Amino acid sequence: MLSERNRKVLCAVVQSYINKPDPVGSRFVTKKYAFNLSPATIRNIMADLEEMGFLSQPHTSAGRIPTDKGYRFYVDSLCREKPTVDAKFSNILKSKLESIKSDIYTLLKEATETLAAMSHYLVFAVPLKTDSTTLNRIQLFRYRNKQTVAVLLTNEGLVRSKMLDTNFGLSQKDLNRISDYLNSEFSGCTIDEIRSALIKQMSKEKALCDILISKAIAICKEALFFPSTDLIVSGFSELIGLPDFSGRIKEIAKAIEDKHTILKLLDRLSASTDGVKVVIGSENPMEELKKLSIVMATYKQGDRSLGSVGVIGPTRMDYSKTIPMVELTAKSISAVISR
Amino acid sequence: MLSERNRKVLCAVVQSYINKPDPVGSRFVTKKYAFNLSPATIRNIMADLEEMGFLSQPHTSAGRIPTDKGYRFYVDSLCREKPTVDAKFSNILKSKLESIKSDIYTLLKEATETLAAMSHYLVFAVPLKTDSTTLNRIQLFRYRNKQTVAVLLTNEGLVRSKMLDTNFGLSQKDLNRISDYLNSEFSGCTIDEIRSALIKQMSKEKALCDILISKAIAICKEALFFPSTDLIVSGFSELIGLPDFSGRIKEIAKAIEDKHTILKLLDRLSASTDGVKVVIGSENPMEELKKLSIVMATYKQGDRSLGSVGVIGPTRMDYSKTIPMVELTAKSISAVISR
DNA sequence: TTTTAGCACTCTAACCGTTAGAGTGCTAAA
DNA sequence: TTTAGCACTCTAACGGTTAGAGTGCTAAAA
Repeated sequence: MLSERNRKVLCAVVQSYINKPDPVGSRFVTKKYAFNLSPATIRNIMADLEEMGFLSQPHTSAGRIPTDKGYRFYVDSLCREKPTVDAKFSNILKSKLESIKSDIYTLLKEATETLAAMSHYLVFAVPLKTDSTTLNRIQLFRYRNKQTVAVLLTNEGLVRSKMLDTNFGLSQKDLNRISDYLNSEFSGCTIDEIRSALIKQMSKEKALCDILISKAIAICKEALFFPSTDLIVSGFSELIGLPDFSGRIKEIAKAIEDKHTILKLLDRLSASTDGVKVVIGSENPMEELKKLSIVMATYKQGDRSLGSVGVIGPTRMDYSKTIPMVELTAKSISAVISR
Repeated sequence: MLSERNRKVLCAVVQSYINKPDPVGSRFVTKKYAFNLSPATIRNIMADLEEMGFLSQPHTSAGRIPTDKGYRFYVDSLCREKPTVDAKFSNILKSKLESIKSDIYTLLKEATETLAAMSHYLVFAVPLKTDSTTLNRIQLFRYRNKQTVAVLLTNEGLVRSKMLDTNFGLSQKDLNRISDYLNSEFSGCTIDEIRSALIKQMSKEKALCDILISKAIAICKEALFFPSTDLIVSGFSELIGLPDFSGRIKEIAKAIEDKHTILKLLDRLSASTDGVKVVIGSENPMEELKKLSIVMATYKQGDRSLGSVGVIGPTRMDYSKTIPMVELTAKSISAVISR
């Protein structure tokens, strides 16, 4: 579809614009990227590329800047090359994650902070999807009069606690029995499985003679309704400092603060195939994020994918550097939680 | 120190500037604030106020803007008046907090979000200071080979969990015994008390015959070292949208992202007297926050102050609206956790 | 047929002088 | 003590000009 020469010119323009957000002129391309062609020829090529929708002109006599389609082409053609990971980043990440032996939350936080500092973009991580989280243990505690604390422990290293309103008085002994029952029944199941199992049990409930079990189910149902996924975010200020958003900062800040939007998007994305995914500008289904690009990857335990890490930056993101970084981060997280 | 008339002029300038960040001229003051004085007289007064350091001029022939000293005077003179709380805010806050029966974290998050949305500034909350948090219960769980999960439950409704590396194998039975021991020993003590008690016990350790207890102490010591206080933050985007920081946004974003700075500051502040505290611009000891003002108040359980809520905004903050809002928020939180 | 040189054209950003308007300080009168 | 009047100053906005960068087109060269 695109001749080799056209491809090279397009990539040159994209790279130059990523490096510095000024429209790229034909003369500049010949000089900086040493084609054996004159500016005039480059102009012809660029005019062709513009016609095909890969480049655009801010105004009649300015250089060209890449369109989202241009970035897309660039990113796709990147995949053919061997990705080179920044050795410094690789080392730092390794040393940071190696020492962590606590829960997955701390692990992800450390990873996102490192990635944010080195990539200079905003970094997010989704801890765990409930549909793949399996219960290790659940324990209930009596807390004051009519409140119960449920502590959930998953096999992936997630600890969740929730305070429940139990308007029927239960002694700690009762709670222990309930906990034991829940553990024997549901240990090893995914949270989603437990939820649906509970709904089934609820209908059978009347047939049950043990009143404790029916109480157990009521409690458990509430306990499992924690906000399914939190979003860990680092490097907000990196994004804000970029010249790309000088005007629109407030909208972007709002979109990111409202983590809901991003979570919904990630949900859609992570459903698709494996490996690193890149969403560029207008490809983004959410209106608020159409000026941003996302690079994300999922991390796994064994071969079950649990959650995702990724980077949000301007469409003018340095994809060639960022993509391998995100990939490495996801792999490193996978390695730690699988050991 | 200041005549009644001068006081009124100063307050008029401050109010006008808070309302709209344009230098305030003498003519404008006479018109808008209906003194029975000519602009010329106001000019004289304003010149006096400038000499005294309450106002300043951006350039020779512009109006005046308040200095930090000017804001300080304004805030101090506000205290004499009856604070009027926005009825709408009062209602919304009440309805939001009333329905919450879960832990203190959720409570504070809801409160900060409401306050951020209504005040249009950034809102923070410090959940609990360890020196005033008392232990309700601690429970240890075996998790995989050599890891233990410690769940801490305080009397204030805080639930904390931490994964510990226990390189000596312990059965769940052992862990239960340890938990029982810790509960019987330390239930009701503040976290700080427990910490110092542990250090004492450590020295006696050799004399102890029960090896489990020494293990318990080792575990407990680690479990209690959670990051002493988290910071809950809402309304980042509100602050970013203000015209006051058009250039310096990145620095401010960084200062706030690095929650450590703010926590340190709040620690200093909350040590001082009761009631609402206001720190204006350059009064701020931290370099990064010298362009910002802080309004904060502590919330209490009974008469023990537990943590704080507050607002961070530009020095040009609407103090007369914000101060009573913060006060009400703190009081509402106190009411909920004390019931 | 493809590439290149040359030229006319266009658009922007920067510069400059001018001006209108807002605001001040000072002085003399009320 | 207050006010009116006046001269002065500073800024922001406007408009015209210019330099420079970059394009598109055409005709010649490869």
